[in-house]
Amino acid sequence: MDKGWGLTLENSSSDKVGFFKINKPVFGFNLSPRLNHINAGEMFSCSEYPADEKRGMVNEVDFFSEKKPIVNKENSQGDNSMRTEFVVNTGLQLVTANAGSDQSTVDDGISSEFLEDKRAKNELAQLQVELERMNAENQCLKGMLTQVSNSYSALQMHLVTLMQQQQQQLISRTENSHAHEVVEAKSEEKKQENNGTIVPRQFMELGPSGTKADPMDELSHSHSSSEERTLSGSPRNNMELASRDKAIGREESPESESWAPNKAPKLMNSSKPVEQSIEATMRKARVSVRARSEAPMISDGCQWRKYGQKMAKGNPCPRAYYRCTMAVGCPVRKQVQRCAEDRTILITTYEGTHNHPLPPAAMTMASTTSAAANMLLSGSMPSADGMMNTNFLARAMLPCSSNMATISASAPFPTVTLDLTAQNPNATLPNYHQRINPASNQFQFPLPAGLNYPNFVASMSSPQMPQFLGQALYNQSKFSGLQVSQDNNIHHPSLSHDTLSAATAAITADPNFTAALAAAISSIIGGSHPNNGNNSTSAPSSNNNNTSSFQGN
DNA sequence: CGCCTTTGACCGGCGC
DNA sequence: GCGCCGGTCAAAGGCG
Repeated sequence: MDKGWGLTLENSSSDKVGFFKINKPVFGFNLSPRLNHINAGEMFSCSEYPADEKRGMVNEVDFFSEKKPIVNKENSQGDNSMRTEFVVNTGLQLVTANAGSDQSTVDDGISSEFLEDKRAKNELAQLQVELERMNAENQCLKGMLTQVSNSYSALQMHLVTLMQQQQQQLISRTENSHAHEVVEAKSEEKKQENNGTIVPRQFMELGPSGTKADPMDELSHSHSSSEERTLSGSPRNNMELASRDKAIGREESPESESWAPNKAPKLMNSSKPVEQSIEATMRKARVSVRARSEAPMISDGCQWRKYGQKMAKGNPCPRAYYRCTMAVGCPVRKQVQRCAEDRTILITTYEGTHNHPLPPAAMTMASTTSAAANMLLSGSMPSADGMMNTNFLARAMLPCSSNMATISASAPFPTVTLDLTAQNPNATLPNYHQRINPASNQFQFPLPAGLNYPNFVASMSSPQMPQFLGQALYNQSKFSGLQVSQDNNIHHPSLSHDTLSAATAAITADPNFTAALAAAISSIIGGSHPNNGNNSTSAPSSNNNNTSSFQGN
C-alpha cells in the first residue's frame, strides 16, 4: 500500500501523492498544484534538492506549524540530538537521501541489513504518525465542511425566505393600491394570509397557476406540492401524493407542475423570479451516465415507461424518453440515447428526484443521481465572488492528470456526467479529452479514478458555479474515498495525500452515502463492462425496463 | 384486461 | 412570422 503510493508518485510530475509531506489542504483538497508538483519532485528526485528551495518559502513553515517533522539532509546529519518527535522523520529523510545518493550508508561501514531494518521500521513508524495526523486533520476538515455546508444552507433558506417576503409585501401593496377602496377588511385578511400561508405556497406555485378555484382542492394541492418542493432533492415518501394523483389524473398531478422544463421560462414572467429561477435550475438539473452496453437501456432498478421517442438531430440513433412508473406522479424522467460516435456507448440522462421509496437495486443509482443533482442545485444560487472562486479552483485543478472532472459552461442544462466508458484501467482517456471543448468555459479537476471507475465529468451551464464546485469537490472526494478504500494495492497516478485526506474525511463524514455510491458504481461498472457481452447491465431485479427498442442498433 | 410500446401529432422555445 | 427542434401527449395496437 505505502509502497504502491510511492511508486505512483515516482512516475508523474502531475501526481500529487504528497503523502509524507502535506500542505495545509483547503477543505480537504490540495488546491495548490504548484505545491503538489514540488512535492512529487521532492519526494522522489532524491538527489535534487533544489526542491527544497522551492519548498522553503511555503512548505517548511507549514510543516513545522503542523509539527510536520520534515528534516532535510543537513539537519539530519548535523543534529543528532533531535527530539524523538523528529527522529522518525529524520530517518525517513535519510532513507530518501540515501536512496538517491547511494553513498552514505554503505560507506559508513554499517550493516546494510541493519539499516534496511531500521529504515523499514522508520517508515512504518512514520506512516503511522502520518496516518494519525491525517485522521485528526480529516476530522477537523470534516467539521469545517459540515459547518460551511450548514451555513450555506441556512443562508440560502434565509435568502429565499426574505425574497418571498419581499415579493409578498410587494404583491400586497399592489393589491391594496388597486382595491384599497373596496374592502379594507379583505386587504387585512390577505396580508395575514400572505404572512402566513402564502410563503410556503410559493414554493409549490411553480406550475400553472390560477386554475384551481376550489379552495379545498387548492389547499390539498398546496400541501402536497409544497411538501414536494421543500423536500426536493432527497428521496421522499409521498405515497399519499401518488394515490391522490392516481385519482386526479395527469392534468393535475404534480408531475405536470414539476416537469415542464420547456415551460419554465414562461413562469419566469411572474413576480417570483428568484425562487423560480432556482426551481428552473432544479428542474433542469440533469445527471447523465455514459456506459458501454449493448443492451437498449442500462438497468438502474427502477421501473420506467416509455412515453416517447424522437430522432435527435446529429445522431442517427433515436432518443427514447422514459418516466418512472414506480409511483404515480414520480417526476423522474430519463432519456436514453446511444452515442453517435460510438454506438456501444449508452447515454442515460436522469432528471428529477424520486418521490417514493426505492428498492435497494434502485437506491444505488438514485443516490448517485440525486447526489449529483443536489450538487448542481447547491450551486444554483448566484455568488458575488463566484468568479474568484471559480478561477481559483480552476487554477488549482487544471494541471492535473488523466482522469478529470470537467465543469462546462456550454451545456444547455446543468449536467453532471458519470462517464463509465473507460476501458483501460491505466488509460489516459484520449476519448475523454476529445470530448472536452477547449473553447468552452471548462475547468478540470483531478479525479483519482483510474481503473474502470467513472471519469467524473461535471458540466454545468449555469453561471453560478462556485458552490457547485465546492460540492463537486466534496462529492469527488467521496469518489476518491471509494477508490482508495477499494484499491489499496493499485497504483494511482493521481492519488495524492490530499485525495487520501479527502477520501478519509468523506468516508468518515457520510458512510451511508459512500456505501450507496460504492454500490452504485460497482453495479454500474459491473454491468457496463465492455467485455461482459451484451445486456450485461440488465439487473436480476424485477424491472421490466429493457424492452425498449433502439432501431438504430 | 391491464400495462406497455409505438408513433404521429402537438406544443413551446429559439434562431433567422 | 416561419421553420426547426426538443419534448410531450395520447390514440392505437401488442403482449403476457
